[in-house]
Amino acid sequence: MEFDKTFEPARIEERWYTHWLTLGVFTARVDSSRPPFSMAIPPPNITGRLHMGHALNNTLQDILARYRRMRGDDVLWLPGTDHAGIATQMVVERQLAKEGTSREALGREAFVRRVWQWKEEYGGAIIGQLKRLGCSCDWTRARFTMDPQLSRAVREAFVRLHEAGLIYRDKFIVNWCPACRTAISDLEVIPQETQGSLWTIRYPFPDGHGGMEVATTRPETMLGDTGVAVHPEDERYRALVGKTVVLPLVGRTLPIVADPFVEKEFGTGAVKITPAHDPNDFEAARRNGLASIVVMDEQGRMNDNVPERYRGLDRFEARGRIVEDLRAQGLLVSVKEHVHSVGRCQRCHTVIEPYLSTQWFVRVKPLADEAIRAVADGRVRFTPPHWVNSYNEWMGKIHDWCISRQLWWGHQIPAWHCESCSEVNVAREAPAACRRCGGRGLRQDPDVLDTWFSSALWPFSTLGWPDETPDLRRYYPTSVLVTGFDILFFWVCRMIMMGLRFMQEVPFHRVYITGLVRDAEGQKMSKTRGNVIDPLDLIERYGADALRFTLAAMATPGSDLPLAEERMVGYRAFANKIWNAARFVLLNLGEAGQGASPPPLPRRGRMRVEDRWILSRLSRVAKTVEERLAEYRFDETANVLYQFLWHEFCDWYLEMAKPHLLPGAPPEEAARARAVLLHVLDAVLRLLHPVMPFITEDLWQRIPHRGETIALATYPAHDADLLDDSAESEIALVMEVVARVRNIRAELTIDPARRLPLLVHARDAETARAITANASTITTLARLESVREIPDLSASGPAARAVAPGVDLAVPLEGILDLAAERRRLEREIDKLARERQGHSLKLQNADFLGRARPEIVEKVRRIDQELQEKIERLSRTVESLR
RNA sequence: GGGCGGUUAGCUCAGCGGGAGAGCACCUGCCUUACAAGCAGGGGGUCACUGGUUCGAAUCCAGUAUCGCCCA
Repeated sequence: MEFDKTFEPARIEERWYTHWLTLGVFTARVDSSRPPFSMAIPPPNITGRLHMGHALNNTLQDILARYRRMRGDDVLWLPGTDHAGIATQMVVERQLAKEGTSREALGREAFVRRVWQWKEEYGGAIIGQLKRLGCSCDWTRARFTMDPQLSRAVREAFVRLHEAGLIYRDKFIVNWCPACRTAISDLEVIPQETQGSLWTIRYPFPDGHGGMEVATTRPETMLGDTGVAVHPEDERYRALVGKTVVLPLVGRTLPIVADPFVEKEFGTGAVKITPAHDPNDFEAARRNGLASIVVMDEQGRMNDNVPERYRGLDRFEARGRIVEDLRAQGLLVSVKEHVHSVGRCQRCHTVIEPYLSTQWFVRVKPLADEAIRAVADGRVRFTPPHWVNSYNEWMGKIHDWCISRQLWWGHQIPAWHCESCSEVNVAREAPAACRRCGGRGLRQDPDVLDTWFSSALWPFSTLGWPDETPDLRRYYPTSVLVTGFDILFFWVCRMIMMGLRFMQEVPFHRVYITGLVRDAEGQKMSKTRGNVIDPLDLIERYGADALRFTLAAMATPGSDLPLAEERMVGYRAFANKIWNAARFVLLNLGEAGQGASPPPLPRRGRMRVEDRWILSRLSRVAKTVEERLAEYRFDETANVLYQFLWHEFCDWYLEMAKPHLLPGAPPEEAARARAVLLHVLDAVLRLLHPVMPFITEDLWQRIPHRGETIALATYPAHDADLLDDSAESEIALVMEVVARVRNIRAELTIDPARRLPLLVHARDAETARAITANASTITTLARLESVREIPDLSASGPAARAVAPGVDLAVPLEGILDLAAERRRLEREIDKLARERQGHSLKLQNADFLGRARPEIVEKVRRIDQELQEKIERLSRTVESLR
C-alpha cells in the first residue's frame, strides 16, 4: 500500500464520505433498542453558503453525533434547510431584474414557481458543503421548511394558535421596510446611531399669531400629524392644553393634549403626534383619542393624504421640500445637529418606517411564561449558563410578534377573506364557503408567515408532527441544540415556546451557545471589512480534519474564536503527525500487520514498564475525554488528545519502542512492542475520530481492524485495570533523567551525535532499581554510551552535574568541561529552584497555615519543599566541589 | 439607562481558592531512516488597578479603569 510521507487530505476525504453514505452509517434506526440521541440542525438558508459560523456549530454537532454513535447510541442528526422568505425572494428578484423583468410582471404564481426552480437548482449548495466538512447527518431524513409535510405543520400550528386566541389580526403600527415592501418583526430592525438633525417648527395658533414650537427628527411625518402633546406637569404649556394649533403646510387643526410620555427636557417639551408613523405616537394617540392618518405608501412615498405638492415624493425628498417650505414661511425656528438611533432593515439596511397597517400577530406572553418556567426548572439548560440571563430578560418583556410578511415566497397565511361579508375564515385547508354567510367568494390572505414561524416548529415538524409518527415519539425532545447567540431570540426562544405549546415538552434538553468566529485580529468578519475567511477554502488548503480540530480546540464556552491562520497550520501539522505516527507503526508491523484484527495485548507480566505506562496514560485520556465531552468542553477534549498523541505517544513511547523493532531485536520483544503500538494507535484513532473523521478512518482502514468503518467502531472507554501508578512514576523518573542529560548536552553545546557516559548515584533502593531496569531506554533516549551506578559521584572527576528526584547525575567531560561555566550553569539552576521553593518555605513557617490548611495540603507543600530543598542542597555541594 | 462578557507570556487563549500553563512567535543546536508540516534544549509573566474575605487569591467579594456584545 502506498504511504506518502505527508498527509494529503484532498486525496481521501471524498472517498470516505462516500463510504459512510454507502454503508448508511448516518441513518438513524427508529426500531433500534439503543438509547436515542437526537439533534435538529439549525437549518441553513437555501440561499446561504457555508460560512465560519456554520463550520463551527456543525463541527461541534458532528463531534457529538459521531461520539454518541460510537458509544452505541442510536443517533439522529436531522439536517435540512430553511426557505428564508425575504432573502430568497430578494435573490430571485435580482435574477429577474437582470433578465429585465420583475416579480410583478410574472405574477405571484409564476414567481413562486420560479423560486422553486431556483431552489432546485442552487438551493442545495450548502448541503454539499456540510458534507465536505464531514457532517454525519441523516440525509435520508433531510427536510425543507416548505416541504408539504412541514407546510401542513405550519398551517396546523397557525390554526391551533388562532383557535386558542393566541393569533389575532389587527391594525397596528409595525416596522415596515419600504425596500422589501413588507412588515418585519422588532428583532429584524437594527438600531444604528446616526447623525441627523433636530428641527424645531412653529405650529401657529388659529388666530394666526404666535404658536407652539415642536421639535422633530422627522419633519416629513408632520403631514400626518393629528395632535400636539406636552407633559401634564409642564408649567410652560399647562394653559394651552385643550386648545389647538394649525398644522403648517396642511392647515389641519390639531388639538393640544397632555400625556406623561412627553419628555419635558427634550427639544421644546412639545411634540407633534403622528400616530400612523411612530410607535410612541401611536400609543399616545390611542390614549388621547386622536385619529391616525397614513401619509406614505408601501414604498415610502408620500401618498394622496398629503397636499398635492408632496404627493409621490420619496420620504427623504419630501423631508427636504418640507423643510424648505417651512423656512420660506418663517415657521422653521431652528435646526440643530442631533445624534439619534435610526432603525434599519436587517436584510437590506434601508431605514425602517414605522407604519400603520393590518397585520397578524402572535400573543406571545402566555407562551413565554411557560418557556421561562421550563428554563428556570432546568428542563432546558444553557451552556454556558450565563445566557439564561439574556433569555429571561427578553422573554420577560416580550411583546406580540408580528408574523405576517407582505412577500410571495413563504407559507401563505391559512386565512380566507369572504368577499361578501368580509369574515376572515382561518382553516387548515381552503374552505368551500364562508362559515358566516356561506358566500363562495373567498380569497386567501395574500400575506405569508415570518420564516421564523416555521423554524420555531422545526424540532417536531421535521419528525412528522402533527402526525404521531414513530420518529416523533422516539426522537422528540431532541438531546441538544447547538447554535449561535445571534439567533437566541429569533429562534431558540420561539422553539421553546412552540415546543411546549404543541408537544407539551421542551424541544431540547440542552442549548449549547457557540461564540463568534472572528478574524485573527479579533474583528468580526464582514464583507465590507473584506476579512471573511471561507471554510471551504480552508478545507482545500488544510483539510477538513484540521479545520474541525482548530474550531474544536478554540471552542471555549462563552468566548469568541479569533481564527488565526497559524493556528490552522499548527493543526494541519498535527494531522501530519498522526499520519506519520501511523506510518511508523505500519512500516514496522511485520507479521502483526497481516492479521484481520489487532494482536491481543500481551499479559501484564510480559509487558515492559513503558507499555504499562502508555496504556495507563491512554486509559486516563479516555476518561478525561469522556468527562470533558459530557461538559461540552470541546476545547479541552481536543487539547488532551493533542497532548497525548504528540507529546506522550510520539515523543516518548514511539522512541522507547524503536530499539525493540530494529532488525537485531529479539522477535518476542518486537511482537510485544507491535502489539502495544497497534493497540494504542487504534485506540487513539478511535478517540480522535469524532473530531477528525477523515484521517482517522483512512488510517484505521490501513491497520488490522474488524468492521467496515471506524465510525461504527467502539469508542475507547476508561479501563481501570490498565491504570498503573507505579509505571507512571517510574517513567516520569526516566523522562526526568533523560531531560537532565539532554539539557546538559544542549547548554554545553555538545555534539548531538556524541555518545556520552552517564554516572548515577541513586539515593534509595527503588530509584536504583528503576534506573538499572531502564538503563537501555535511558541510553537510547539520551544518546548515551553507558549508564553506570557508582557510590560516590564526587570522585568522578570533571563532570557536568544534575539532579533528578532521588538520583544524582554526572556526565564526565574530561578535557572539554569549562569548570567556571559549569559552575555558573548550576548556580542559575539553584537560583531557579530557590525561587520556586520560596513560596512553600514561607507557608511552612506560618503557624496559621499549619494549623488551618487542610492536612493533605500541608503534606503536599511539605513534600514539594523537601524535594526542592534536597535538589538545591545536592547542587550546592556539587558547585562547592567545582571550586 | 439596564444586563452580560473580557482584561494572564510578544500574539491568541486555557486555568477560576493551595507548585503560573498551552499553541504560535522568539533564541540555540540538530536533515538522529515516522514526520524539517520535524527533533532536542531554552528565554520570557508585580495574572488591568485598588481595597476586602481567607492560613493562603490569577482564582471569591466590592469598587475603579478599559474593551466588546445584547436590550431599551
